Amino acid sequence: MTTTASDHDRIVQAADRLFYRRGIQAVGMDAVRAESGVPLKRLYAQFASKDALLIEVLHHRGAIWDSGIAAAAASAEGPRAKLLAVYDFLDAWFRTDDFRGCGFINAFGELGAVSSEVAAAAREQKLAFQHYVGALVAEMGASPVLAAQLALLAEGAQTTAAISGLPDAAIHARAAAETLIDAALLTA
Amino acid sequence: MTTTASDHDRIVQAADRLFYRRGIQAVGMDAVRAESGVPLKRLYAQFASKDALLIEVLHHRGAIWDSGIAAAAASAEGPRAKLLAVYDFLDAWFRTDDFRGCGFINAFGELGAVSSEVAAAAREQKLAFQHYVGALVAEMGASPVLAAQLALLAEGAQTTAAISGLPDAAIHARAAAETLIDAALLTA
DNA sequence: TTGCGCTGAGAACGTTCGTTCTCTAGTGTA
DNA sequence: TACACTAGAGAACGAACGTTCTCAGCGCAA
Repeated sequence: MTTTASDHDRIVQAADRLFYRRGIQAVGMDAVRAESGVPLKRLYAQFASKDALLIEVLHHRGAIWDSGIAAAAASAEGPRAKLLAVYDFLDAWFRTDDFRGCGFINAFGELGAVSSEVAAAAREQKLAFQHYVGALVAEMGASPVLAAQLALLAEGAQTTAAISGLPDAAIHARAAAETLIDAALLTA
Repeated sequence: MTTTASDHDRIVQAADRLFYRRGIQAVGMDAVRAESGVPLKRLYAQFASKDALLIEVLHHRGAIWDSGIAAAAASAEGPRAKLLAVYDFLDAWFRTDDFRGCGFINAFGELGAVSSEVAAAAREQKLAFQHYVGALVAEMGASPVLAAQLALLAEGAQTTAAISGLPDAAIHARAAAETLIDAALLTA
């Protein structure tokens, strides 16, 4: 049985695709209407403004990211493997055709200075990721400093893959992560 | 024609300040006029368009970055110390009041999808940095993979310091860099 | 002084875009 | 058939902005 997607969901998904592909300010509400197939009147019945839609899109994108990370971790045994699975997840993502960097980093660069809500959404997403890494590092009995370092590698890989066009960034990040983990466990 | 050269510089510097602080599309040409003190007519005599000004601004910003890195390296002895000086440079930068992340990452996030020139300027800057790190790593006799890893740490520190608001990212990156360098030199 | 060219301040123009409004075609009902 | 109602397509509106144009004022040569 096929449940037709709600206006709300179709709008969010269409806006997410467009914002990610072209940037936020480059996408007009009319393009969102065309991509979602939802007329402007119903669109504005769901979202008070483009800004409100954007915040919802960012939360949606955060949920997608979280579930992707969780799925990657599910096929790994133990905290060390789950940590390394993050970089495998990044590697697969970087090699997708429409990869254009981290949507939160991009949104922050575009609107972080002008919209405190956008800045907050990006910050929350990044802090949640750092917390996730921190929990696995703690489970390994290593220092929280290692967690910060592993998160740096993941963030750096995302910008490098996007801007420099080097998808191998994930592989390099993974190798560096292994080195750092091993070093941290030795001194623990 | 010293007056026109002065116009040129004042415009670029004013635009750089504004673009970095508020984002590019959030800054109108009238704001550039007000900040630079150069009337619109002379402004458009120097730059054919806002896009042309932006590209010049990005090159200017790249030169500033390069000279900052060079100055940090100048007070260090040997490739290892010069590499670590990068993170000290980042640390000082992150703690400045008006720090808002890497201008190239921000510009790429805002306009990279829509302007191939912006994307190219950001890519060139990032590749130049990777080349700089690669030269020092080669001087140490270590693998190019280490260079990629050290660059990832620097990129990750910039986004983390900006978005998460954690200036300690530079310190963590530096410590991770030391670990990675030592490990690479051991196996070399 | 008078006329001429240049300059700057800002008005004007054309476009884009977020948001709202209008009008028409269609539906269901008695 | 007549009527009320709804919803969608797109026009309309107002604001912002990149870019160009106007015009008053000034310096200056003769």
